[in-house]
Amino acid sequence: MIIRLDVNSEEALYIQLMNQIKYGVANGYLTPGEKLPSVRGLASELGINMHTVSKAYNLLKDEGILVVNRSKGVTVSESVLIRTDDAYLSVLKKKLEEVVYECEVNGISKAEVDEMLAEVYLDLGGK
Amino acid sequence: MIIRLDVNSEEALYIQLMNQIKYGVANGYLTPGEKLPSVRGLASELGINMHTVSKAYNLLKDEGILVVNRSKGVTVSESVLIRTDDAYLSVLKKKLEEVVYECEVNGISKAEVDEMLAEVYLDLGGK
Amino acid sequence: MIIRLDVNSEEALYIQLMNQIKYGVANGYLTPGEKLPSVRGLASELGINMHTVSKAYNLLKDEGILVVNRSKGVTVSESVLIRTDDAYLSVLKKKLEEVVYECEVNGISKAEVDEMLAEVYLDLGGK
Amino acid sequence: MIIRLDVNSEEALYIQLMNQIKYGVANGYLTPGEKLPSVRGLASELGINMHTVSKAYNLLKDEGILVVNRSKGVTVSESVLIRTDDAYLSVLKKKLEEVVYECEVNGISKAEVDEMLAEVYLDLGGK
DNA sequence: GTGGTCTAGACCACC
DNA sequence: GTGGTCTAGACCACA
Repeated sequence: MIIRLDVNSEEALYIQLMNQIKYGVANGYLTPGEKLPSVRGLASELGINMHTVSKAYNLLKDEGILVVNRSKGVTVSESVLIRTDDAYLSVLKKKLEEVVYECEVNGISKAEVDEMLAEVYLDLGGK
Repeated sequence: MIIRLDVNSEEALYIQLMNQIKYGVANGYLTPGEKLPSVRGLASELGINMHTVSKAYNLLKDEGILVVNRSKGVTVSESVLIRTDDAYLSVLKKKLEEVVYECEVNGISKAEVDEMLAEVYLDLGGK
Repeated sequence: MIIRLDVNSEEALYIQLMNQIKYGVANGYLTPGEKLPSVRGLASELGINMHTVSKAYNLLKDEGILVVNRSKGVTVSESVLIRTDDAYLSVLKKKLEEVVYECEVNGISKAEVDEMLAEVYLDLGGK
Repeated sequence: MIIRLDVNSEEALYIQLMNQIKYGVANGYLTPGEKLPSVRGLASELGINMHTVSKAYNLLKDEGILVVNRSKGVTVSESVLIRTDDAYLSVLKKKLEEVVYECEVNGISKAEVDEMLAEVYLDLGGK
């Protein structure tokens, strides 16, 4: 899986990295159980610091997406556990709300949001 | 127009302030040419620092939404056209993408996202 | 509130720090809303690195015990939210189980555990 | 005696192994003088590295629980007396303290902790 | 070789 | 002055 970071982005490197990995998991580029590069390996490959990679890996571990083992390395969680309980759904809804709110503030209509959403799913590969 | 800031929000105060003003302009609560409170006046009204208000006003001036005039104070631009350029749209799309990734990772289907989105707009209707 | 770290302990410094702060909150040495020393201030006071303090503060933020604000500093959460839902209770029970298991493994009887527990509450100040 | 290791546990494998053996000795599943499997045999049986078993055996030897003899292999010490010294008791007490702190922070009373503890021992009775 | 922890020191955004 | 992020480089425990 190819990972590209934009050092000029306003987004923190570890956030970008987290998103890329999430994207990979969502699209099947990374499969449950698959081993990821070592913290130091990926860091040197991306030309960034070990701690930055470590931070991203650990946050994804907290989110239940990765499994981190001190001596065996980092893998995609076998059970990228499907969290569809109501509490979690409401968290996601809140995130959606934030985006919608920002669209409203800028005069972007629901139709345009729908269109963007459709594009996102299209980019995602139609699945 | 009523402005509400959340000091505990992760969002910087000046960003919140900018959004509230943009929202007011986009929805007609603030009309072109309308005079806004002075930097000091608004700051004291909101209980925040003068610099924070000033920063928001100036950034909105840069965006062409406000006009700052030494003697006349701050007014809404006569020629506001809150419309987001493509660059900004892509920022929003990226935010949408993040939410979608998270849904995918957790096995939440596009249909469910559509439903959530509809609900968000429904809730918004009650404002 | 006095904080003492043991650099020779096997326990990581940031864990020790977290526990001391938790202890402070549990015993009223730190009250809801109270401001804590700045990341750098506490670090220099304790003679440790800024990042170590930052890590402890942030983990406590994740646990809902502290509130971290980029420009206003760190405070004890106003609502050190009482989490007594069943899901959370079962987490605590699991932690208790681990301790009990270790006692069993070493031939320490329930009576002795009860005694230790009583002592802990006694040390805590009887409240 | 059946030994079960959890490779995904945060606890190091050799620690888990030590605890299982101690548990066996403390509860009579392993009797003084009884011969244990060879390092290589147990390692292959458990599917773990030989070094890991060796480390556990040697640490238990240091604790006086096992006897390692070049020609006779590894046996349970004839004079085992699994009894924890005060230093170790204070380690356990510290662990108990941590759980208690967390309960306090979350408004869980001593009575509730006592109740949980009783439940833990009840669950344990079913082993 | 794997991740975890800690230090030292830099630059940034926000107020 | 506040915390956040990133880098560079060191030592440790575990397998």
